[in-house]
Amino acid sequence: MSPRRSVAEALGTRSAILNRSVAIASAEGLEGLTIGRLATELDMSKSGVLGHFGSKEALQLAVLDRAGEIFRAEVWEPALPVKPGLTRLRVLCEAWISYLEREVFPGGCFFVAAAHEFDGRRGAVRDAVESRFDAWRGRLRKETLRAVDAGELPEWTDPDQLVFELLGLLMALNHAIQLHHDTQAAGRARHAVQTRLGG
Amino acid sequence: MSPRRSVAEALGTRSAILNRSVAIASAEGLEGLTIGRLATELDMSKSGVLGHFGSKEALQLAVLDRAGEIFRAEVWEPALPVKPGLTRLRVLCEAWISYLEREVFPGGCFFVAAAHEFDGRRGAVRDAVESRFDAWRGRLRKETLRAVDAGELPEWTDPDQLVFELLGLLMALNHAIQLHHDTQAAGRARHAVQTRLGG
DNA sequence: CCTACCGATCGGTAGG
DNA sequence: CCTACCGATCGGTAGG
Repeated sequence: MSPRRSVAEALGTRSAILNRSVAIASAEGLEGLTIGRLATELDMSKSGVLGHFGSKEALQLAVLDRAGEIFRAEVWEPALPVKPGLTRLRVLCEAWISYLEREVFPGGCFFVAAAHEFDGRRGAVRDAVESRFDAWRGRLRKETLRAVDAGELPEWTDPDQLVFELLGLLMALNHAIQLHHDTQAAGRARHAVQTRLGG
Repeated sequence: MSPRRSVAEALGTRSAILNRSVAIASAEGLEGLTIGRLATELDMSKSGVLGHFGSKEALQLAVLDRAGEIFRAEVWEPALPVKPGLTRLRVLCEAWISYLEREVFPGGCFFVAAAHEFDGRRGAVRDAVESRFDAWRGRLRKETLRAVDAGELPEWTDPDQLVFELLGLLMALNHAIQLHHDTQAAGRARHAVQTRLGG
């Protein structure tokens, strides 16, 4: 009868809001995600939604966190049990290709989309997006260095150059799938990764 | 005294609206481009702005056309006097790198941004963006085929594969400049293009 | 977690 | 090209 919910219920509600938010923001962007639409789809009032976060910006940051958890589980964690260096680098690339191919987020890579939406702005959301890319780039770079140290890649390999090119392939794949619905692009991305990393 | 303008004046006004629109949409996106903001910045009424186009969608399509003219002048036309085949392909890539480096559009490549903004939607704007990418890809592909026919690239070259990889490099560069303000990325893009196309 | 509200802004129209 | 307006929606707040 009471509108007040227990802590557990409140956490469940918050989680439900974030799940729905990720789905909406993936398709419409983090700005197209509106409190009113969330409230309607969740059969809540706007203030009920907003109460869990305080502001739209705080909601957007929480959505980025949730999307990050999904990305981590889909792309990063499968590579953790794998031997560091070239093997792990290959698994990371394949996991990202698969993640794009399966459209884990219906709008394509959540962070590539967020980067394009916020790169021309300032604020906490933009900073959060940038730091996530820095972290991801750093991980690819670290595995590249390990691979060079282990003699799995030529010693003249420039890690930043290689990572730049790998990121380009992943962005081209994301673009080909989302804009052109190109089903051959994943094969091209795999082929290009193989040219650079062998396998 | 009259609010009615001559045909020449009306065309000038329309052109002024489009110039301002390109600047706004490059930074804020084609959806963030609003009639009200345009009217304020141009010291016009909203209906005065809208009268030139009829609807926001028609305005967005006209803005894409104007942006296309700029892209054409910056990237395509410099390559026209150049010998077809590998040489022209190199000039096209260099022109695009330079266009991104000089930030001809302050928000990065206008069409990459539009693709990300509209790839999850339907309608005339999305279709216009996709067909522009098809045209651009077709041009790169044609020059690649010419280069292969002329023996300037190995006969086993897969044109679609090469174009996919070149587009990836350009997207990685766009991303590095816009999100990370990375001043070394243009050099990496040039190096990667050179690895593929020689020079 | 709700209702009820705020000022601002959206795309667009009527009528001139 | 204008003024004056329309209904819808935005993020957010007061008060409970």
